[in-house]
Amino acid sequence: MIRMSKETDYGIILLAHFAGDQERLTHSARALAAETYLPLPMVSKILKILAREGFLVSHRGVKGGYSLARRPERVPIAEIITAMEGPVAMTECVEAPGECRHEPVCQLRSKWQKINEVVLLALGSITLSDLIGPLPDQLAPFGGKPENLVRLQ
Amino acid sequence: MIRMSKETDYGIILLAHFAGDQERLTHSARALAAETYLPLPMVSKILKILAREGFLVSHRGVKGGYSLARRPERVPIAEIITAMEGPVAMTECVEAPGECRHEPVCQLRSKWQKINEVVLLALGSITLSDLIGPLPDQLAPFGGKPENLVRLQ
DNA sequence: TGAAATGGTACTGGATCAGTCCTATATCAG
DNA sequence: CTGATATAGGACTGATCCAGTACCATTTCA
Repeated sequence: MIRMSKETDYGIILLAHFAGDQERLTHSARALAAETYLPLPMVSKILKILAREGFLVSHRGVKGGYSLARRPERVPIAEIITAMEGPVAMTECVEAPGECRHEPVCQLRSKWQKINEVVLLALGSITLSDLIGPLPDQLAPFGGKPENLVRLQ
Repeated sequence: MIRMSKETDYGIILLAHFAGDQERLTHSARALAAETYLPLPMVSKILKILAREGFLVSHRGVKGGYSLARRPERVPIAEIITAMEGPVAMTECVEAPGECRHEPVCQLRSKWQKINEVVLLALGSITLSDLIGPLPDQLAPFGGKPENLVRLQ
């Protein structure tokens, strides 16, 4: 189904929560779990990953917690996805060239790489700050002109 | 990793093979397996699905086999992916609205739907005919201008 | 009538995933 | 100094999903 893992899903929800409430200096795992209605152990686990990957800064101790490491406009969601579940790669040959035993006969690898770039561009152009705020219909892909999306030479 | 299943991967390889050799009227599962170096039982299984989903026309009997139901230019790969593994939906709430118990508090659903549209547009603009032929570097996304990809209003 | 093809479905071993739990370490308050 | 509260980093588990196989029925043609 071309779907992200729950971990990534929750991770983006959490980061969006950070972006949407930048008044507080730090958010603890417990508070975040309560505010997002996500299970605490999962929230805790995911925050550790996000800190290790450089999206959050952690502060230990009684008054500790996490805070955003960068301004939301500087965090493309493609980067979050890549950090949480490895490179975005629709096929095995895109992520690990040479491992697919059909590669010598299969002529599709270069094509998949291009397709992958398109998907990555799409995800790379959306940042955390695009995910907050009450406005729906915020993103207008290509000015609604799908024929401009990919140009064949 | 945002990856398609092997079934879908193989399915597209097989369809591309059909598109690349339209001289023969029908291709049998056995011949296709030999030519693509894919395991016969899998090829057989996948061809059945592709026929059921309307991409191939099947012909039973001794001289039977499969043939393309449409011209390759008319088969967007997004459609193949959707047919083989369900709707392209990065999150659960996009595919099945109402099932996620966080939906009432989560403000991200409309955003994910837009993001999903962008990905679908990218995949929808590439057809089977783009996958054949010896030319690499065939696709040029957005004329190489990523900033034109998504416009925020 | 038999060979060769598709149609449909059931089954299985393995991998992956969501989620939990435990222990160590750091920080602050009293 | 000590206890409470936080993160850090693992190990662990039950459930689900996936790739691949196997089996039998049906159709077609020589």
